[in-house]
Amino acid sequence: MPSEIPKAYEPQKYEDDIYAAWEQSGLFNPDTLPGERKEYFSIVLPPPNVTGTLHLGHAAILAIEDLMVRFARLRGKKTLWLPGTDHAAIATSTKVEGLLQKEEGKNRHDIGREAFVKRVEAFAAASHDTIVRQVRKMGASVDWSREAYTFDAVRNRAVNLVFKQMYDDGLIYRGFRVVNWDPIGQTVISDDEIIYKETTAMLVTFTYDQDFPIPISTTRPETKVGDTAVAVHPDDARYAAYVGKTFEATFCGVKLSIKVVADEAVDPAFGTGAVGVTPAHSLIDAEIAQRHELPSRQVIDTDGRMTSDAGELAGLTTLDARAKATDWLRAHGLIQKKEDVAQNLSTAQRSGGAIEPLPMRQWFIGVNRPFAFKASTHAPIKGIKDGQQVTLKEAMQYVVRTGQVKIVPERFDKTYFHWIDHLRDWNISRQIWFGHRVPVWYCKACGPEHGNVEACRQSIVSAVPVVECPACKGPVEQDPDTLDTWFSSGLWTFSTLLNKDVQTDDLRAWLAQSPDFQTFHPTSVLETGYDIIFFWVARMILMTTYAIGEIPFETVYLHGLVRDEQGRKMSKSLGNGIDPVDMIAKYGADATRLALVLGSTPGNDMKLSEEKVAGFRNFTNKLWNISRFVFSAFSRQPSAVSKEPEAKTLADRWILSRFARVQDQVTKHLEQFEYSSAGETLRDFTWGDFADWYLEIAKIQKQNPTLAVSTEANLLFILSRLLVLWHPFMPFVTEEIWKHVHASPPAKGGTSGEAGQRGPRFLMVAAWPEAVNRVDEEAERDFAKVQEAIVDIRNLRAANKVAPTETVGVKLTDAVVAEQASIVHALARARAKDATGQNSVATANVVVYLPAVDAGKERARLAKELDALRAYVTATQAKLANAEFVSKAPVQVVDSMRAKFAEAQVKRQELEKQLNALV
RNA sequence: GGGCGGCUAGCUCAGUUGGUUAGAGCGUCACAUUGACAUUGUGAAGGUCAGAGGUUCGAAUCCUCUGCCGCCCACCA
Repeated sequence: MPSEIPKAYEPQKYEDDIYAAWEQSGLFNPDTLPGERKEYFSIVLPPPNVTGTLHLGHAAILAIEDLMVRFARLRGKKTLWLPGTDHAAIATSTKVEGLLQKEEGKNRHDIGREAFVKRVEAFAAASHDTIVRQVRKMGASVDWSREAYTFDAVRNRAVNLVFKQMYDDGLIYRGFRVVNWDPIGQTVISDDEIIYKETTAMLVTFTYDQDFPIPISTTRPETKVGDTAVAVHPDDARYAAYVGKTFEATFCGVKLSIKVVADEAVDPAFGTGAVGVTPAHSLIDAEIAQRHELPSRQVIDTDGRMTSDAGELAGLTTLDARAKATDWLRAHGLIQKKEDVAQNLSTAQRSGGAIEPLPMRQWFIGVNRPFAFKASTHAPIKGIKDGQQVTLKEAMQYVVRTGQVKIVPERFDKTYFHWIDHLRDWNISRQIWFGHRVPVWYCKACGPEHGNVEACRQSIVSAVPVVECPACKGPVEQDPDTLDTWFSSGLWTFSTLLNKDVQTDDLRAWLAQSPDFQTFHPTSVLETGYDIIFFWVARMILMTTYAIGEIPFETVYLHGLVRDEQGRKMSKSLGNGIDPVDMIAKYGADATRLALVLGSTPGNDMKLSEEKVAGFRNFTNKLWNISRFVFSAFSRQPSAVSKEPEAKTLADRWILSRFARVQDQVTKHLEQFEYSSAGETLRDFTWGDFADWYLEIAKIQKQNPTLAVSTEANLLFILSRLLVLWHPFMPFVTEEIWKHVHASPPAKGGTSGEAGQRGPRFLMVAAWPEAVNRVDEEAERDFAKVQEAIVDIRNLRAANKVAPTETVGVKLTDAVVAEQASIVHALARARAKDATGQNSVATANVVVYLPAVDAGKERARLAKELDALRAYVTATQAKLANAEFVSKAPVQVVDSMRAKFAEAQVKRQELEKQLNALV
C-alpha cells in the first residue's frame, strides 16, 4: 500500500532478497525465459581469478555486462551470460607459494608436486566462494547453472584436444631457444608477461684482453664469459678490416674464441659501435648468432648463478659475478669508460623476478606457420575457405580487418594489429605445477630422453592419458610442464558451451552435440578492460578461429581502467583502492553501478570517488520518491492504472513528447554501446523534466476534476516505462518499485485486495517499450516558453521587482487551452515569496496571451546564419561557374567544392523553411 | 625509437558525421522549502574548448606544427 512506502530507499533492505528471487525464478537461465525468443544474445564473463576478491575492475565489468545483458533480455532476446572463474596458473601458484613460505617457511619443492597442487586447489576452492558471492552482490544476472572453471574436467579435455590438433597441424612444436626465464618463479614466461622497469645501469666499455682489437660496451660484464662473437655494422669502416677474423682472448679465466661478424642489427652510433655477442643470454644476440652460425655457450643457470663454464665467476650469482668481472677488468686495466645509462629492466609480471634470458627446450605455438584452415559448418568465417593455407597471424588479422570482429572503440584496432605485427612464437609451457599439464608423454624405457630407439623419437602427444609406449609397450611419463593459463582462457567462448555429457575425442563432433554451442556461439560481445587485449582478446581470436573455424565474438567492447582520484591505478599496496564491496554496503549496488557506467566512455580511463557513488545514491532515492509520490498522491483508480496516456494540457503534450524522444534516444544509445550517454539522457529526463516539472504540474492538474484521471494515467505510463528503461542500469531499485506499479490499489474499506497482476511479475522480463511517434515539437517549443516565463516570474518576484498583482505575460501558440493559464499561475504562486519573507498569498496575475514578440530573437539568429550561407552560395556559385578557375583546380578540389556547395544549398533551404514558419 | 590517447567551468567528465548563446554532475554563493524527496528545490557566478597556423560563409569538432600529461609497444648491447 502506498502509505507503507518508506521515505528513503534503503538498498540494504531489499537487494539480497531481490537477487535471491531473481535467481530462484530461473530467469537468468535462457532456457527458462518466458516467451518466444528468436534472436540470441550471449556473453561470457571474463573469469575473475579464483584467488581474487572483487575489485573495481570486476565491478566495472559486472556493471557494464549486466547492463548489456538485461537490455538484451528486456528486448526479448534469448540471453545467456555465462559466469566462470580462472585458475590463473601463475598468479594462483605464486600466491600459494607466498603463503607457504610465510606460514611454514617452505617452498613448493619442499612439499612436492602432488601436495602442492592439492594445497593450491584447496585455496582456490575457498576463495572461489568469496568472489562468487561478490558477483551476486553486484546484481549480475549470470546463469549460475552454467558456471565454468578454466581448470575443470571439461575445459581440460578441450585444452588437450586443441593442443593435439595444433600439434598435428605442426603449429605446436618443441624448440630449444633463448626464452624468458624467471629465476624467482622458476619458470619461463611469455613476452607479454614481462614488465619493464626503469633503472639505471653501469655501462662499461672495455676489451676482453690486452690483445683484443675492438672495445665493446655492456651493462652485464658477467655474461661476457659466454661471448662467441663481436658484431659490428656492415658499413662501419672502423672495424671493416676485422670482419670475418677470429680472435682468441682470455676473460676472467675463460678462453674465448671471438669471431668478428657484420650485422645490420648493430647501431654504429651506440657505444663503440661494436657488440659482444652472447648467444645464450640475449634474444637479440641469439638471432645474430643464428644468422652467422655462431656457437653458443651457457654461463648462467636456472638459479641465476654462473655455471662451471664461467671460469673465475663460476658459482657466483649474476650480481656478484658482475662486480667481480668489473673488478677483474679494472685490475687488468681493460676498462676504457664507465657511465650510467637508463635501462629498462625486464621483470616477471607475477613474481617480480629479473628476467634471465636462457636457452631452454620449451613448447611453442608457431604463429607464422601455415596450416590448412578447417572451416566451421555452424558459423563459418566469411572469406577463408575450407582447406585454405593460412597462418595464425593471418587469421587473426583477417577477422578484424574484415569487420567480422568489431572492436569498440575502433582505435584499438591499431593496437591490435601492431601487436600482431610484432608477435613472435608463443611460448606456452611453464615450469609451475598448477595448471593444465602438457598432454605429452615420453617413453621412459626407450624415448628420446633415455635412449634412441627410432620408433620412440617422437613425443607421444595425446588428448587422453597415455599409459604405455605405443612402440615398445614400456612405461611412459608425462611432460612435467604445464600450459600458459591463457591457453585455456583462449578457448573460453566455446569451451564453456561444451556439453559435459558427450564423450568424444573429436572437438568438432563434440561441438555439434552441444546445444549451447549451437545456440550461443559466436558470442555477441566480449567486454573487458583494454589492458588484457593482448593476453586474452587476441588469444581468443587466435585459438577460436584456428580450433573451430569461427570468430569467438562479434564485438569487443573495451572499457577503461578505473583509477583513483589522483589517476593512479587502484592497488592494495597503495591502499588507495575504493572497495566496491564497501560501496555496495554503504550506497547500494545500484548507485555503485551507476557511478561506474555514467561519465565513462569506452577505452578511456575513469576516476572514481566515493562522492560520485554517493551522488548516484541520491538519484536512486530520487527515483524512489518519484514513485512514492505517484503511488500515494492519487487515488489509483483502476481506470487510471489501465488507461493509455492522454495529452489534455500543454504540459501533458510536452512530457509525453519528451518521453517519446528520450525513449528513442536511450534505445539508440544502448544499441550503439553508448552507455554513459544513455544513462545521462535518462537521468536528465527523470530528474529534470519528469520530477522537477511534470510532477509539480501534476499536483495542480490533479485538483482539476477533468484532468485528475488523465494526469495519473500519464504519470503511471511514464513511470512504468522509465522503470524498464532504467532497469539495466539499476536493477534492484527498479525491480522493487515495480512491485508497487503492479500492486492493486487498496480496496474500499481499507483492506488490500488480491494483487491484481498486470504484466510480468518481474521487471527484468518486462517488455522494452516500443518506439512511439509522439514527438510534438510545437508543444516542446511552447512549454519551453512557459518554463522560461515561470523562471522569470520567480526571479522577479524574488527580487521583489514585480508587485504581487502584476501581470506577466507569456505567449503560446493557438493550441493553448484554458488550463494552461491556471498552471502557470499556480506555479508562480507556489514559488514566489514577497520581500517580507511571507508566502505571497496574493496571486500574481500570470496571464497567457498571444503577442508575437518572442519569435524575434530566434528569427534574428536564423536570419544571420542564413545571410552568411547565402553569401557563400552566391560566391561559390560564381567560382564554380568560372571555367578558368575550374580548369586550373585539381579535380578533387572542384568535387569537394561541389559537395560542400550542395550541402550548403540544402542547409539554406532548411533554414529558409524554418524562418518562414516563424514569420 | 615507434604508436595511441588526453588537454573543455575550481574538480570529474560529456560533447555522435563542422551549424543557434559549448553542456552535465560535484563543489561554491544566494534564495526557498510543513505535503514525494534536505539523499530536496530555484537561481547565480565560473570557459579566449592547451598554444600557433591552416581549410571553411562558419571549427571544441577537419588538417599541420608545438607544448605538457598518460598509456602501449620496441629494447642501444
